[in-house]
Amino acid sequence: MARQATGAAQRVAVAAETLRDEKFNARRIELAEAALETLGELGFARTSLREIAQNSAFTHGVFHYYFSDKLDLICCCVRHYKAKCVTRYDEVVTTAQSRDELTEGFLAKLAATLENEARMHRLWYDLRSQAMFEPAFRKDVLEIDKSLEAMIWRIATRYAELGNKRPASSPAALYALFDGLFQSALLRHLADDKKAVPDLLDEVRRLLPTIC
Amino acid sequence: MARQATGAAQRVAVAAETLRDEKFNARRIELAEAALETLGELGFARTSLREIAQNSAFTHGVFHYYFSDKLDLICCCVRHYKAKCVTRYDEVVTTAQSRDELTEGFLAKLAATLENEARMHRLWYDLRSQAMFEPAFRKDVLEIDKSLEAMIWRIATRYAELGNKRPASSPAALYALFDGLFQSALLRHLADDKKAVPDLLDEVRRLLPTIC
DNA sequence: CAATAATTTGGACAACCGTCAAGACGGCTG
DNA sequence: CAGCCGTCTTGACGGTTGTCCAAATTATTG
Repeated sequence: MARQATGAAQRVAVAAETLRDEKFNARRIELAEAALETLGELGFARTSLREIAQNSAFTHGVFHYYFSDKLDLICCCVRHYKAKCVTRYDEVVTTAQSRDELTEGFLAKLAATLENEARMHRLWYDLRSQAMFEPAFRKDVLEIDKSLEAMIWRIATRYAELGNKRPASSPAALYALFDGLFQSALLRHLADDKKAVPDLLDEVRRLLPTIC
Repeated sequence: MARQATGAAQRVAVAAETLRDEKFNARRIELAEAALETLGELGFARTSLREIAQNSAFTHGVFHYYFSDKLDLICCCVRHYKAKCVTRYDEVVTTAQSRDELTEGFLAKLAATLENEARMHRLWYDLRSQAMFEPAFRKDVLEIDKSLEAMIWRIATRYAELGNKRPASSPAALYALFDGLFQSALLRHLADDKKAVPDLLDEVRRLLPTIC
């Protein structure tokens, strides 16, 4: 059959297939987004496919139609989540015209993230820990970590540039520092520590001039 | 009965009770230690009480006799785990007589920890993430975090002292930095990245002189 | 030694899990 | 319109989970 198809027919068939694939993939992302809702609420350990389905407009069967596996679903969630995060500070970086402007823009976004997207970020830390046990997560997690490191590095180099300097430490160390601070602040924030956010901001404000 | 007890009899009763309590508590720790074995292997999400029992010399019923709950068991594990960690570098700190000696001693312990106790440490990161979802964990986790911060601070102040200086950053920032670096190195190490350990050592070796 | 309490065992229980498959639905094509 | 195909629903399955409990065993006391 396929062998007898003319060039034109073949092109039509290929187009139809890619269309179908795109639709399929769009649906996967819809489902992943719904799953992220419950995952952010309960964490990886306590989240079941049925729970995800119940907290969404979908039935639990659909998830098995679009994902081969529970791990497949979670991996898709992680990958999709990545895209949202990595560009968070880019606007601030490109528009800021002075060190102060960059500092204040960065701090404002940092505080807003901690306050409004705590659930998504605790899920990220959860999944990164899971990657230490589950090899299937490692590739995606390491990749996301790399791009977060690059994100921090963009901020640091721009900050240095605005002061005609160069960052004093490596990308890895800088990311480790900010990631560690954010992680600690997030835990304190979730534990209803009112000082978590201001303490983080103070710390970062003090740190920025010393690293460049 | 108890009301009629003489002072001496009462003292005996109290002594007997505390003895029983100590025995009870010693058993709890035995069980917690056995549980840590499996928890380190599988992580929090995949570890069941039956699995814990099967990988140990105990039956699953015992765990319910000594712990009211699964969370109760895990909390006890975390608390017990704490004691092991916090003193890891203390010997190096007290015996080192020069900056170089302290640096090399610290780096050696760091490398050994990463290589030999990866399982226990990934469990720690797992549980710290769980604390973001499960309030019952938070108190213990925050407490451990504080004492780990103090541990790092002891190293830093000693390092500064040996150079007649003072640490340039806060305890929180310093702990965030080292914790972030270690966490990242651990994940890479578990993902069979041969450069994980040497990269960490290089980074720390470069960093130490800059923070004091 | 008897009897009372503490400890341990191992099975029963309901609830839940991930997975699967048979069938229903609806749109598209021939 | 009939038939097909992709999509989705629903219920069932074997297995695992945390919890509980009655009975067995061991230690402690009088």
